[in-house]
Amino acid sequence: MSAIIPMKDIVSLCKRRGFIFPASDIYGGVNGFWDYGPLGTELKNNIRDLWWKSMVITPPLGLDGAPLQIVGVDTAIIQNPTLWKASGHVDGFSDPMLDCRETKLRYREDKLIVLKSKDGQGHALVFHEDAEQDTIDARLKKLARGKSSADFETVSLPEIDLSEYSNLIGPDTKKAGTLTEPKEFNLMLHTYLGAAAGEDNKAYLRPETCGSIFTNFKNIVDTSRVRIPFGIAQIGKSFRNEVTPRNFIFRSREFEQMEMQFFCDPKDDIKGWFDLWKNYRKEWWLSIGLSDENLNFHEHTQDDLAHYAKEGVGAYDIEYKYPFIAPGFDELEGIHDRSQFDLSQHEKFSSKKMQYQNLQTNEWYTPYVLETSAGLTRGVLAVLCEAYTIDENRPSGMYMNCHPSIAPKKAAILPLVAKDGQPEIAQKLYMEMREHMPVDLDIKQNIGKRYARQDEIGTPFCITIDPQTREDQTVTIRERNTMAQKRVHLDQVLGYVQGNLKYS
RNA sequence: GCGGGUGUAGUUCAAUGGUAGAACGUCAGCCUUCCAAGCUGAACAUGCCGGUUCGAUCCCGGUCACCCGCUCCA
Repeated sequence: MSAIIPMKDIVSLCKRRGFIFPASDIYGGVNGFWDYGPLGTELKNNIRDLWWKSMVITPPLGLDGAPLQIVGVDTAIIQNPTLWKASGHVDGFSDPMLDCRETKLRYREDKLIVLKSKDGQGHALVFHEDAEQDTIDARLKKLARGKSSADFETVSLPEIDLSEYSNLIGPDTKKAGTLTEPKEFNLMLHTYLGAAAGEDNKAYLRPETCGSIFTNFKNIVDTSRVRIPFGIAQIGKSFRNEVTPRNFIFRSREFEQMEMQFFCDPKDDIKGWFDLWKNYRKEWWLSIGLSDENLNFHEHTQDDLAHYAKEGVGAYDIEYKYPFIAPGFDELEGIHDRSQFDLSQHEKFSSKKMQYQNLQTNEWYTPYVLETSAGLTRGVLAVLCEAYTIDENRPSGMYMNCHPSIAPKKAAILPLVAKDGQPEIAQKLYMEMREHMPVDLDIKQNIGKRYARQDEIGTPFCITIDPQTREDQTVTIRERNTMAQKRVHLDQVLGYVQGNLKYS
């Protein structure tokens, strides 16, 4: 059981060693955006590449034991805005919202009704549109100064002029004038295409990478010789207007996803496929070094299922025990049943046939979709949290215990002293090794300092050239977690390190 | 979006209405030693804008960012 590391320690290590910086740091940053520094970029790329390998290059065997086909795409962040109308993102999540300053409650403007007195005197009362008559009567009795419901007319809130807001009593308060003016809540970030800004050329930055996977379904079936069941994978940036960016890179407005949409026959064993992906994806997180005790499956209840997943085999999140929520868990990846929702929607909105033909039966059908949607940037955070290890017995006081397969630097080459021909041997080894993996060559300062520096950035192996090297061509290899050393011949160093990089 | 807190060097922290310090890190030189990251030296900071004041890093206002609690998170 490892200790919970405060987020601020992780954030400051990231800054100090060049993993992650606030975006536009010199201007004071910008809420919800982060820049990846030299080591953070290596780390993120490593996680990204391993995902691609496990999903696209070497996907698992299917239910029948045959290798699955997963193909990749890399689509534009900006797509035709109709795509987001079809997906439900434009209309579903851009309703004007207003707040009550008194109760701190938030309402959708179109869900509220107003009881306005017919003589224009006194306060107007605001209710939820589905408020019970009993509730309305009770509040009128209390707040309407002798008037009865017959003295009021009902109007919807959007019809109320802003100048009248000071006269409104909110649904959950007794005071007038506590409601803020409605503001549009935009889930999606938008921009305008072309020089002139206007509603005609409004476009959206994608809120998820899967939208354009679905719109490419037909192109891929027509050109890529894939046959159902198969998957389409994509890694890329997405954007979302989070109300409150929070918890370092966990909830940010620009983030990166690793998604795969799996298309199968609706008559196929959906539950079987779903379980296959669910387990395969968890195994993958374990394979890059997250520990089982920090991972959790969370099954969505009917109430919190997304609009596309109300039916079907459900939705599971793979969750991680991030320090800011521990001992609880928060989302890392979603394994969701998207049913035939997306392809049906796109067929409706585009008037293009988004179906697939079973060549045995000549039957056309809309494929059934299962989604694995992992957060790459959330993965980086989970890996950083998992790796941060306190160790008071070493100079750095801590080390980053990240799996060698994702470590930003695989090895550091350190001549014990900067003389006696040691730097020359070190540089020769460095030139050889850097052809195969990211390695550091560090000659300055004493050896303890250099080990400490490598511990802080999670380098799994430190290779030290010492006086004995010139005698018998051996070096020491120091293992990061144990600090134990063994002597290895120079010719075998590369092989030794390579042999220890993979998941085992 | 609301409420509360915080903002001093790359990091972690001091101090002050009148010349802003330390540790670690970084860089240079020295040393040559397998990890209490040695020795000497150097560079680097009061988030931003405005107000009060002879003078503001300190007091006040605004703003931005971060943290906590709500809200939000298809």
